[in-house]
Amino acid sequence: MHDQTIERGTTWLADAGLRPTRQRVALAALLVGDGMDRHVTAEWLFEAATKAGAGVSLATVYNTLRAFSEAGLVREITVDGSRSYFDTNMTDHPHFYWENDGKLTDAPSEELRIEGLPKAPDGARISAVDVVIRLRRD
Amino acid sequence: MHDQTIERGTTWLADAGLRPTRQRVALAALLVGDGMDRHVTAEWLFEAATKAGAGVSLATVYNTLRAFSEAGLVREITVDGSRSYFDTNMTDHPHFYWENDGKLTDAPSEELRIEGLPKAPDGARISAVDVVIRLRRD
DNA sequence: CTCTCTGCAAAAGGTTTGCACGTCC
DNA sequence: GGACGTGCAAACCTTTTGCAGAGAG
Repeated sequence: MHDQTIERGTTWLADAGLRPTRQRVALAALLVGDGMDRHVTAEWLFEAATKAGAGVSLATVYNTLRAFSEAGLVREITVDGSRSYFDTNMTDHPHFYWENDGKLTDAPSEELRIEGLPKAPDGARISAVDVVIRLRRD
Repeated sequence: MHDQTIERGTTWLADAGLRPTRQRVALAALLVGDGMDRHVTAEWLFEAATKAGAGVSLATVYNTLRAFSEAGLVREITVDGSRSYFDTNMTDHPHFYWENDGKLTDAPSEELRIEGLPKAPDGARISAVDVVIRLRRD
């Protein structure tokens, strides 16, 4: 793994006030090391970390993803009940969900606008608006 | 349970070509018997059925909800990874998800329009567009 | 040195499944 | 009669947790 890759992950952690442990640095590097947006499941990240030789347990991947999520570094996205996806792109943006193979990708739409969004009922505030476009291949 | 309630459920089943077994009729009556839209979890429906004296096992509730879902009678909605909701309103419409208490309701918005929706990539078609407005109470 | 993080294994929670029996047409 | 539906319990899968030891500041 390149130094720059690791450094980017370290900076990312520091910005959120998270202690840069070996495991977190490794996972962060896998997530944002190349500067691209990524949609991962805990299982995928665990396998990637294992392949990369970072000794990280599955429980730690889960704990770490939750920590990242609470620190505002990733956003958790639920599309199919059985698995959670974590997105490194924190902006509100729509997703494609490929029902056939259970993959989640960004929908290429900078122009998507939602008109007539209901306002939050009294005493509540909108914390996010999730838009998932479900795709089916024949 | 009123006759009309049961009849509405029976018709609903017949329209989808599902065999009207005792259990299915009971569950259908609970779901659409009063003609209102409903958002239920398997657990909720199981308890309702039990309270109503319909001897239905939890596994059957799951199997039945899946059958209804595949027959196009209800739509499965996933908002939080741990539970699935089933909505008797099959039209594409936005939902409020109350993060504090894990409830799902219809968002009161007939005017919601999505502008600039990306078209489906080649070889795929859009099967649904899910819009979930997440609400947080203080 | 202290507080937080990690790893393991075990538990939890929701959902599915295998199989024998019952029921609908 | 034959295919399909049901019930139970066990299996399954993802995620969380308890606790002891390791590491960061």
